[in-house]
Amino acid sequence: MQDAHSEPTRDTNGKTKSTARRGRPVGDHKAKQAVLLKAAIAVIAKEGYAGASLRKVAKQAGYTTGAVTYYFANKEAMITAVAENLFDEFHALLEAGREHADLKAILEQWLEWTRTEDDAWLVLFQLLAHARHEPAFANILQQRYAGFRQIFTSILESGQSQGRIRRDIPADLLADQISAISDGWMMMFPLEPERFEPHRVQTLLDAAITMISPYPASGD
Amino acid sequence: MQDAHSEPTRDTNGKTKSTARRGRPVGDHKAKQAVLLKAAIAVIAKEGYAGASLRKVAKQAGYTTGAVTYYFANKEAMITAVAENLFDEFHALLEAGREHADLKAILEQWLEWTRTEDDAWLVLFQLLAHARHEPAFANILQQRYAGFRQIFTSILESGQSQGRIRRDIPADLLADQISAISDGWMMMFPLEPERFEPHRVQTLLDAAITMISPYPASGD
Amino acid sequence: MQDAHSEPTRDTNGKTKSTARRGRPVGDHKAKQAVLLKAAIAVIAKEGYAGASLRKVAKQAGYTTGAVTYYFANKEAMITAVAENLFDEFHALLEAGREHADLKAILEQWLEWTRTEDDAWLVLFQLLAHARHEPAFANILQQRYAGFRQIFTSILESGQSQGRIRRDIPADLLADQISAISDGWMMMFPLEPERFEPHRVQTLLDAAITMISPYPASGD
Amino acid sequence: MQDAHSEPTRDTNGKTKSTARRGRPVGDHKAKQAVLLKAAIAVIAKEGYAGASLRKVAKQAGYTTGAVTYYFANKEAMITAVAENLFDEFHALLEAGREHADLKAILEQWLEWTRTEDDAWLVLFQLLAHARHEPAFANILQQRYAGFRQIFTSILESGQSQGRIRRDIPADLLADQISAISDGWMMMFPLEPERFEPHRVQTLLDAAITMISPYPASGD
DNA sequence: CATGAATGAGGTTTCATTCAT
DNA sequence: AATGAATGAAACCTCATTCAT
Repeated sequence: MQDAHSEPTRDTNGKTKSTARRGRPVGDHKAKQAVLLKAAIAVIAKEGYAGASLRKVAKQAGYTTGAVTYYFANKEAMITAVAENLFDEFHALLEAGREHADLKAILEQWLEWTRTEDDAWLVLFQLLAHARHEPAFANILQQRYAGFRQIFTSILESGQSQGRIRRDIPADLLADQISAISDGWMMMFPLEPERFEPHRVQTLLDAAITMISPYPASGD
Repeated sequence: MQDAHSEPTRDTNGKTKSTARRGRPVGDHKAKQAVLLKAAIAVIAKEGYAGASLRKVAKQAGYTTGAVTYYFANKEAMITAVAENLFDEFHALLEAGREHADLKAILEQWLEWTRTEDDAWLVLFQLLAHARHEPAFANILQQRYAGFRQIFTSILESGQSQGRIRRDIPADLLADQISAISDGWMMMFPLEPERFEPHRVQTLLDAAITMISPYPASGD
Repeated sequence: MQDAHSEPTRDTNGKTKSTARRGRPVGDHKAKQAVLLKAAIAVIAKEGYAGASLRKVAKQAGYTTGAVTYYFANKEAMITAVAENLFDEFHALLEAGREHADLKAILEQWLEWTRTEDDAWLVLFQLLAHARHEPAFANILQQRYAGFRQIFTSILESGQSQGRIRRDIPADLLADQISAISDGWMMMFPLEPERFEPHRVQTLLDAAITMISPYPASGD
Repeated sequence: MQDAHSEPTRDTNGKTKSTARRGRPVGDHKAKQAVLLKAAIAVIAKEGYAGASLRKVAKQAGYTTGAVTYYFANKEAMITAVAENLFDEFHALLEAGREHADLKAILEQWLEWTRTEDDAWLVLFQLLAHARHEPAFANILQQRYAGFRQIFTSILESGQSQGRIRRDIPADLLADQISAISDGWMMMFPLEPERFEPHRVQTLLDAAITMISPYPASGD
């Protein structure tokens, strides 16, 4: 996966300016943090949020107990970092798709992603379930989701202006519906994997697209 | 919800100062179990699954820790009982709605329910997130969900034959989409309550109905 | 196994005098107690002392929790009753053997007994290990053991006077050694059953007899 | 034995009033583990296996509950460590005695040991009683005991070749008998200490030696 | 007589966190 | 910069015991 720099908002000071390594190793911090992050994702995916302890994360990463609390002030800080990381990935996906303004392509890419990095959605869902009880985290989530829906909306709007998306429902409502459907699938996917084999997923996706498309001339 | 003393039969005299109530009590098993169930729901809603401990449930119900494990063999047994309970309520709702075969009415009733017993959905979502790690529980869930989708499907089928539901998408796929949308809303509701105020919910609902309805003659 | 009346020292009042059953069923008490005793033995044998709970005993007997504490004032009372019961059996064995004054026969019978009712020794050993921490119980044990050693001694004495037992060691010391050997075997038997298959036990027994027998004329 | 403060490195200043000692401490792992081991032995000796809780061990050592489970993964791990420790001591004793090939000396040393470190045998017996229900532990025990018997056998064999041990019974059987007698004494010692005062023990020991010695020329 | 609901202490274990090194 | 020993609270659960029915 992306290395430590997938997370752009951190570390604004100049410590890393000189690429020539002098004195004590620099930059390890971010790298190690990324390793721990990955371990955290793996642990949450396997054990669920409730079963994910800092100890297990440390072990999974091959680090010591102290290291985890050294790199993350808190358990919540770690969880938050995990969430930011995942959202960043998803955001990149969306942005890439926005250029083509093709919703179907985006959803397909998204499905592809969930298949490749299947841990991601598992974890995201776990975190979502606990956001309500970690206010700081809930905040992050709201903002991210708002951003996603906005992108969706803009894509749908351009789709409407091109006649590829039905116009009788406002774009923001459609974005909400699509977003909800995606979430709903994500929610069920880990529970009933057999209901989400590739072929059926394609069918579901087609049906969703049909639901937000204008009716063909013939109508029904 | 009710605070710790929602259970009224306790400690009516002053004797309990040093010797707590012992021996065979009056109430019947089912009733007390229901009290504990309700307490469990309240706790899970407030603290989330990960934060819901038997201790807290006991305290919430005004019982001792031992009492909880007396009525429920396990924590998992308790959780399972909670889930069954909630599913039963939802099932009743669905069955009642099936008679009218009116999807919109059903969804509205459901929204009404989530508003009245707001804990229910909160809890269900929490449980869903943990089902993956409690196989026995996951099983229950699958069966229940399958049942719900089947009812949805039959309602949609009759809607299709009456011309109130679009026919270009098979009923079972529509049922899946509706189910996913509901889940998606349920997922976001606790995180962004302001996005789900009554008026907006009505709008969302209308949009969803529109998406599964046949196009008006005029079309777009 | 013997029914409730294997235990002769209890209930000296006349409640049971009339064999004709009148009014409320009498004698059930003893019978049920015996059932519970048997269950207790089974549980201790299977789970060890530390793992033997009144609950498990109740379940094993098919009784309720309350029944156990109804028939036995205490857990310790139950344990004590179990011990008395086992000692009674062993005492009967010894007494039967005393008549023949044949130590070898006694030991063989004893081995036979341990093989038939293998739970007995397992349990006795478990109880022994805990006697030190239950003074009342330790007391019983001392008295019983003293009795056994006395019988052993008297048998050995008569053996000595008949020239079948060596005379260079006082009978009471020999009794102690034999007693210790038996205990030692009992101690190891559950741990290394393969070391105590019938044939080897016979060999061990013969060796023990040889050790307390006078030397043959030839000597070594 | 030593009371709770046998561990001297603790709390040398008054700071600990409200904030207990935290962070990386000085002592070395092995030493602290040994302290806890000793505490465990003391507790088991006093309270028996069934009554020995990790909490009590922690208190006895002056540590916290968490410390105990930090040094021993499990209760069983702790028990096992205790057993290994005791067996090691006993093994050292035996090995020391093997050089002289003098069984009587060994037994006397052993008796001396049981008198000095009286907890040792008490504990060993407690553990023995529970070995049957902890298979991993039973395994350790079997191997150790087998080793002990082998040493006994070799000593007895050399005794036989020197004419100090009777030859009409194979050495391995004699070893078994001696082993059983030791175990039998160990079993009764905590229950009837008055039967095992030094003088009588000496007498018992002499009798045992006589039983495995060749008959004097005169015979009886 | 006999039950079984309920207690509350105590068991083992896991955990996030701290901090001397 | 990193460690890992140690903490202490809290988790789940089991248990002997009591006593209204």
